[in-house]
Amino acid sequence: MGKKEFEITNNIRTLRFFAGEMTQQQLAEKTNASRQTIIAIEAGKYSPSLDLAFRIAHAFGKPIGEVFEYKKTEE
Amino acid sequence: MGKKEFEITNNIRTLRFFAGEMTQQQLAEKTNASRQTIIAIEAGKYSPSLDLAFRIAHAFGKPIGEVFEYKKTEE
DNA sequence: ACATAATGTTAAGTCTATTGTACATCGTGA
DNA sequence: TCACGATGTACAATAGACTTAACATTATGT
Repeated sequence: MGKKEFEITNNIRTLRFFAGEMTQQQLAEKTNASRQTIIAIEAGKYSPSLDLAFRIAHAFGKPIGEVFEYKKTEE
Repeated sequence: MGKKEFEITNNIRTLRFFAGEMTQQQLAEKTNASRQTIIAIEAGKYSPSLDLAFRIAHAFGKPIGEVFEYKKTEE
């Protein structure tokens, strides 16, 4: 039971930076999620529901595909 | 308490049609999900995980934003 | 009429995302 | 030094996604 062929990555950290150092706390409020959830997702501990993924993308004014990416695992 | 301001819609039915009448069963197999899950999502009973959403988009060869849309609820 | 394929429904159980709470660390400024 | 804001971790509890299994409906082909 091996590795998965695809993995989901995100650019939340970068996007927070370019959004004027938006805080995890602020992102949590904007997306109506808890701070712990934002931390876990940003760190890649698990991937969000589609609903939350859209709310996060919306908070940054970006299409969802620019915040989360689905690609073949390498290495 | 009240209606949600945004809702998630999907174009799965249309995409199955344009994919040569792809069956729900076939889509389930391609995405490694159960048939019931595909039915429920296509019918909008609940929204999928981001992971499954990506797998569905991948099955159609479309970007995720073309399969699922996030928009203001009207009416 | 009979069989079959596709779709839909329901129920019980499992797994994972999400939450609230609490505490710990680190860097900055007074 | 002390206080504070931002980040991170751990844990128990809840909610929702997902599964398997069983059965019902509809349309199509023979």
